[in-house]
Amino acid sequence: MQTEKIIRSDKYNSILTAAGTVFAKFGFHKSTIAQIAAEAGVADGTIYLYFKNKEDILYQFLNYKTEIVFKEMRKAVNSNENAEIRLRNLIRSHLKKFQNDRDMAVVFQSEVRYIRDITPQIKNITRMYFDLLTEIIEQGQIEGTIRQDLFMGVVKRYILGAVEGVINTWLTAGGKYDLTSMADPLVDLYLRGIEKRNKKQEIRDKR
Amino acid sequence: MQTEKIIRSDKYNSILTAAGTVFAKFGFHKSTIAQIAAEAGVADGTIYLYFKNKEDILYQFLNYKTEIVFKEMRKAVNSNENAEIRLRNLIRSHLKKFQNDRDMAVVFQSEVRYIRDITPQIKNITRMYFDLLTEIIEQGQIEGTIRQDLFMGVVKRYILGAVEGVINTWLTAGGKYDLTSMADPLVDLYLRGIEKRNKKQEIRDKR
DNA sequence: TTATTTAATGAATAAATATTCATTTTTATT
DNA sequence: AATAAAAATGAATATTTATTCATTAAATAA
Repeated sequence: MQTEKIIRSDKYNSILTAAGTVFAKFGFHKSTIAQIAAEAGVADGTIYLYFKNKEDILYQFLNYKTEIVFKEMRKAVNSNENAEIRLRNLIRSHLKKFQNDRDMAVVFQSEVRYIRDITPQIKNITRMYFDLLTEIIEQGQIEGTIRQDLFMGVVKRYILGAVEGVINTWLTAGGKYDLTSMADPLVDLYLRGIEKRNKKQEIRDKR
Repeated sequence: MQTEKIIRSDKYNSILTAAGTVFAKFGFHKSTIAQIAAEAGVADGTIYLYFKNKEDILYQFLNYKTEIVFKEMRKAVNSNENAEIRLRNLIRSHLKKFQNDRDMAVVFQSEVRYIRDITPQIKNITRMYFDLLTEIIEQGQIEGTIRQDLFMGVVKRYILGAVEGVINTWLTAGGKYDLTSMADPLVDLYLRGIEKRNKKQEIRDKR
């Protein structure tokens, strides 16, 4: 529609940011173009110079944010560390990114699930995440630190579902506490579960 | 608005059921009163004899289903069994209920997160679930089968988040496989995590 | 400076659909 | 069977808001 140059203009970005704020506050369907325009400090019509329609704004917002988040996660995971450390890095960077961009967090948690005509790009959010997890878990299995008898499909959902759950609670609570600090207790649960282990095992764990 | 008798009439129920089907198919916002009326086999205006407005339909739908699901879950949890068995029963009944009512499952997963003006009743869904979990986990800690060093807030989100994740994947996959069969692998993850344990521990587990 | 192109504006339009209500149909009562 | 009350209908209305586009302003080139 527009050239690269225009797409990256100031106005484009301020509309996207404004949209994030408005969507987070009222939800996509109750947000109006007029609100977004006001928040961005432009006229209603201006929005249509940069976006095809209202849905396109949401779509581009999600795309833009997804890219940023995944670049960060990839970086967190790409290292020569063992599986456990890489998993910790992944979860920590996930929580950190969401903590630092609450509008994004709200929009992700409340709109992504809702989108019906899931565009391939958006659908990939989950797939990319699962790929990272597959990589880490298989590494752990080779290293001998992760169980072999796992239903991979369930495990991946178990991990992502739980992070999302923790983010959700944080949002519901108004983002008052430090979300990042939940990373280690959470990974601890992924690894060890909630079951109490015998003495010998516990001693080994301390090392 | 209406009396007890009318509320439980056939038409009330068929509108609710129809609404569930339509909401599941198109999502709340893209569903129209006309569609719901057609699905229920009544005139548009009739709907307003039973419901205040469109939102009220969704609200009453969720309320009605919540009540059913929780009654079932309570039943599943109320027993003199140990914590592990009660947890298994809870998760199994959760998955079973969602598997047997896909419209409800879709509406829950995609609309509940979305509702902004969360009515107290709806907000209670999570709270009630958390209460069940608290009960079970504390029992396990007393029995000595569940770790003492747990962040209860994180644990509860971890458990609920993961079940929701599993349900989600099942929905996305079109509900093809048996959801209930995921219960035990999932509880197994809650309890033991994904970490490989030493020989002695594994032998003990087999018993 | 003047002319030309590009960007921005915001009032007017168009479309969608939730809701109302005068009328009709059904059910219950005498 | 006649009358009254309750329930249901669906066409008309009212409202909301996304989108358009004729007009104006700003930026760039001649």
